[in-house]
Amino acid sequence: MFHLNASGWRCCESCGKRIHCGCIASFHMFILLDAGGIECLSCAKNNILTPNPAWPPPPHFLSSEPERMKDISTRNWSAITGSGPIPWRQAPSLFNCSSFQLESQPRMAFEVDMSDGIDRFRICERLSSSFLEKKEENSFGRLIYGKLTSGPFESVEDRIAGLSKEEQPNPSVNVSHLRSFPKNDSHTSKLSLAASPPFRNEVNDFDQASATLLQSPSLPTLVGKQVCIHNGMDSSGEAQVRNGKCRGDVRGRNQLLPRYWPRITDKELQQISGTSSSVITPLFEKMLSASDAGRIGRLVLPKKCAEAYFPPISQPEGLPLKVHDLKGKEWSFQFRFWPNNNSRMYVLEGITPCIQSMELQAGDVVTFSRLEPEGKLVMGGRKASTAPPDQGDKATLAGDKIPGDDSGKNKSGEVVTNGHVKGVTKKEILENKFVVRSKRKNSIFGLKSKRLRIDNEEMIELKLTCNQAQGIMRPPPENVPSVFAVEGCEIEEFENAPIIGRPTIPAIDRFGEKIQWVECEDCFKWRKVPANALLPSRWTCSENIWGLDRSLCSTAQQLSTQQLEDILSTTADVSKKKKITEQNSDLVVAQEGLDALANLAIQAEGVDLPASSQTKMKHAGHKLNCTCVVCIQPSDGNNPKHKQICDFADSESLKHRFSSLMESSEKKQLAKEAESACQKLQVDNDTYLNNDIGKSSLHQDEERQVACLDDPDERKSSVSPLKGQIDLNIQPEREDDLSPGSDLGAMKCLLVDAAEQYRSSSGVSRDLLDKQMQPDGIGGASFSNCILP
DNA sequence: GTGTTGCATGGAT
DNA sequence: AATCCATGCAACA
Repeated sequence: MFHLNASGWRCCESCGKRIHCGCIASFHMFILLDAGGIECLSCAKNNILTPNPAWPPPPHFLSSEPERMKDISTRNWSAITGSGPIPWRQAPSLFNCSSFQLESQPRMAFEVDMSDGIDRFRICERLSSSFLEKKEENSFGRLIYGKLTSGPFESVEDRIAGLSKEEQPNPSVNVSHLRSFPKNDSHTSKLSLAASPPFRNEVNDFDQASATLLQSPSLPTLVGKQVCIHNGMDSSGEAQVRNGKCRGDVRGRNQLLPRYWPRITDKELQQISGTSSSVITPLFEKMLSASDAGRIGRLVLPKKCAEAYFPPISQPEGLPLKVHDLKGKEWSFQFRFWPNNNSRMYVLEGITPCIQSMELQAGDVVTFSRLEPEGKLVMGGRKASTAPPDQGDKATLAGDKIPGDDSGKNKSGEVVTNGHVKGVTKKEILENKFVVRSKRKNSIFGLKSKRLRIDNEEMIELKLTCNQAQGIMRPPPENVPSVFAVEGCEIEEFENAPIIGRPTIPAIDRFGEKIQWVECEDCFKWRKVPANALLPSRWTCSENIWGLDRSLCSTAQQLSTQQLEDILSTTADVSKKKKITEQNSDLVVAQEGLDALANLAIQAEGVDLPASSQTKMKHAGHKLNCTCVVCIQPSDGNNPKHKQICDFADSESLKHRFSSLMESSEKKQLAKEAESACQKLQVDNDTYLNNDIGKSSLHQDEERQVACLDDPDERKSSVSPLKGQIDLNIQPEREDDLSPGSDLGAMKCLLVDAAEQYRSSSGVSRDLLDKQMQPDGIGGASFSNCILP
């Protein structure tokens, strides 16, 4: 009669007896009913007439009357829930979980109850025989009786919170009390247990010694061993605990990541159970990674899951594991592990056929369950696309306990399952969801894709460059391309170099200004444009913004035929030009095109060629407008780095010009770098530079290099070993070659240095060395076209 | 050249 | 900081 006047008195739902429920002193006198209210211990005993489901009866009792117990259990469940038994409910975990199988293997079982359309899981832990024996004398007196309800979600916390202040258990007492029980029982949403201190102590002992189930970080451990899970709705149940002899880190199982908690739906459960009366024990699930779903056929198992639910293996080879799918087909996998960082990595091998059979792919989920009592492993699958849209947000997540979410249903109204009622908040669930999904994302778009992305950016840049080049390249005249296809893309290959840009004829007008003559694409009239004009490959009078009076094809040509001939005749290839003019061809020779290109490039970077370089021949035998190094040198005579007879073939010049365009954007930077490099080299090579005739090839080459370094534009292409040809393949490498910050460029320079040393010591000719270094002459790493820094 | 296997790596937890 | 695990990858078949 303690607290006679205090609040917290309740009446037994069965006999009406008043029982104080607000203090620990009377805690053992009643049990809380799932549907609400309490029942005195006497009534609880009478109503159930079964052993404490939490503490399965001793083997001798169970074995002697298993069916009776089963019936009782079923009846009780049915009576409680008001729904008929369903196959897997006919053998509630209350008894089946005990299964009278006293294994040393850690187990937990989820029993599903479909009453009221709500999946109900019960986690059953098995008591070890020793533990059962230990508890035998107490088991009958400690019934746990939970009524299934379809009422709103209510957790123990909620229930406690719902009590008036006076009704609430003394926190200090309660905490210590609760802590003395297995933590995994925290999944129980509502339960009660009249427990005597010795019992609690025993449970505490158990807690110290044995496995517990998934541990709730937030929900306090509850009294007793009953574990009911399903979205916080109570069910009666028992926790069949096992002893501490189980293999593996049983406590580790408590730390299973939420992502592995089974989230099996009604449908899946029905599929798994089929028509059998087996109890389903959802074990875990895993979202298939790309690797899992790949063709390798290996499913990486979460370590703790593997150790908790699969047979123990001591050898890496592992064991064959028979697993049934939802259709009942049996598959045989190899369950094994790899040593990994002083740990193990468990895999199931040979899953590809099964995965394919289930039509699963990366992102889908495989579930593992166990059928009791036969212990059959069942593997199920869930398509990611068929998962409830809010899966993870709601109670489809095992262990989801969402404050305020009383429905236990998902959006579609489908009753969702809940494996473990734990103190998992919605935030955690969301985080979990995010983690899972983001992880998956990472697997697809993570580091690897980052690498790809960089590559793609480079590819795009390269593609643009090529496109730009394509846009300004035109077939050389009278040149029939050979067409071939590469990966479905037709490529025209010209024997001669293409024309790039609109060809022009540089000239000096009567006022002494630099100009260009350009031919209209349509009317073939020659128009005067400024020397720095950048002209597209297709240029017409209409684009003559510099001379509006000459912007129509109908207007007369500024040059008379004679004048034009005079201009053209000053070039080395007068006849050719004439021919082109006469034929009104829109194509001009490569030289012209590349000259124009050179102009474009030079003008683009704002480098004005000295007028003299365009108009004067600096040495004998040179053509007008020669763009060789000598001819573009300042006319002050300060740079005597050229032979009297220019041995730069036209093509060399063209190559240089083409190169100029291609790297025009980097030209200034490169010019700076080259200038400094050249200054250094110039000093070192003074001795060579003074030799004009009879130089060794080495000297000539080095002279070329030096000469080219004088003009950054010349630095690379002019020293290409492919005389008379434009080695387009060099271009992509140029930046690498020349960039001091480029690994490739640095490497090449080192290579060249090393090669030079080797050559000097071995006497191998430069040409031979070149061939050895780059047999195909492609790639830009050849000896002679690499610029020594 | 392709598939398999066993381990290593490193980002995520 | 320790551990997990998705994936890369070399060795091998």
